This record gives sequence, structure tokens and C-alpha cells, in this order.
Amino acid sequence: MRLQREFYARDPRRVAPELLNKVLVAGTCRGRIVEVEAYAGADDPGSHGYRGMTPRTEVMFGPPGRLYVYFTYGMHWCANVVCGPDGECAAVLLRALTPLAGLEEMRKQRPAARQDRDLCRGPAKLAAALGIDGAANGADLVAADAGIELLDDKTAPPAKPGRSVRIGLSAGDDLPWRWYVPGCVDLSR
DNA sequence: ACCGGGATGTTCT
DNA sequence: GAACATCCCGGTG
Repeated sequence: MRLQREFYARDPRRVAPELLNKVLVAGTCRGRIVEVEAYAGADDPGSHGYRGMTPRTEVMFGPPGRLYVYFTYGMHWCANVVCGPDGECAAVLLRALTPLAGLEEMRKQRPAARQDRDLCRGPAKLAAALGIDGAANGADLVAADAGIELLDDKTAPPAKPGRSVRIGLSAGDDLPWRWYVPGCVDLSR
């Protein structure tokens, strides 16, 4: 069943570990979430929203359950799930998936991937594999806007998720707000 | 396997 | 003008 609004409307550090083992659907593609990172607002120097709302980060401050998709390094898109109450800056970055369906489509959209295990091993890789770009920014997952939604297929999150500091940051890199499925072969890096 | 550098352009100072 | 929630490729061992 599809995740509902109240699931998202909480602290991203609470939502993040619960997103593990949920299923991301985008068109014909599906993947199981195995790695995430939480981002907050004014108290999180690693967040895009640290210095307040800008045109780019507007969605992050809006209602929960929407997709925040940003462009970085001149070529990559990354997808977040907006969390917390409307008006607060909070989101969870999707960092890695285990591919479940639509593998042919993913291979087409990720020509550089040598093996299927490389299709969704990283935030920009999974966005490319599922065809998620700026057009999906602000899409409401609860309404399955743009064919994108999050499902609970009754696979429980890991009882003891792995946890570490977040990856690739120059500030806020001391906060242990990354969670992952321990031992999973599809993690980033 | 690991490491180093280049790609590429939007966003904000 | 600098930074950037990254990835890919080509080097070496």
C-alpha cells in the first residue's frame, strides 16, 4: 500500500530509517530503498535549507510527502522525500536502491552501468535509472504525481539499521544521519 | 583494488 | 567567482 501523508509529516531523522526497505516506483521502474540520509533546516549546516528558503529549496520547506529534486555538479539530479510539517525545512535523500523491476528501462537510462548492481548505487545514479529529473520536483508522492510513489510491501525495515555520518558534505559531516541496510550489496560508494 | 582528476552548469555570495 | 548532498574514466599496483 502507498505511504500516506502522516508517515512523512515527522522529523526526517525518524522517517529516514523507516524508509529502508520501502519500494520506490517511477513509471515502470521499481527499486527497494537501502540507503538514505536525513537533512534538516536552520540547525543543519549540511542542508540546502541551512541559510533559509531560496527559489531552489522552496519545495523542501513545503508540505511533506513531496519530491525535492535538485541539480548538482552541472550534470546530476538527486531525489529527496520532503518531511516534517508544512513550513519546516526537512527531507530525506534517497542514496541507493536494489533494482526490482523495469531493469531494461534502467539499463537504457544508465548506459555507463557495467552491471545491474551499479544501476542504482548512488543518489544521482538511482535518479537517472528511474528517469527522475527536474520535471519531478514538487511531485506529490501521496497522489502518485508523475507516476512516482512510495509503497510499503510489508517488508519491515531492518531491526538494527546501519548508521554513519553523511557522505560528500563539507559541512555537517559530523552528524550521523545516514542509515542503510547492513550488508546490502547495493549500497553507494 | 585503489586513487586522482576532469566534466559541466546552476545557484548563491 | 566559488562551491557543489556526484560520477566516470584512466592510471597504477
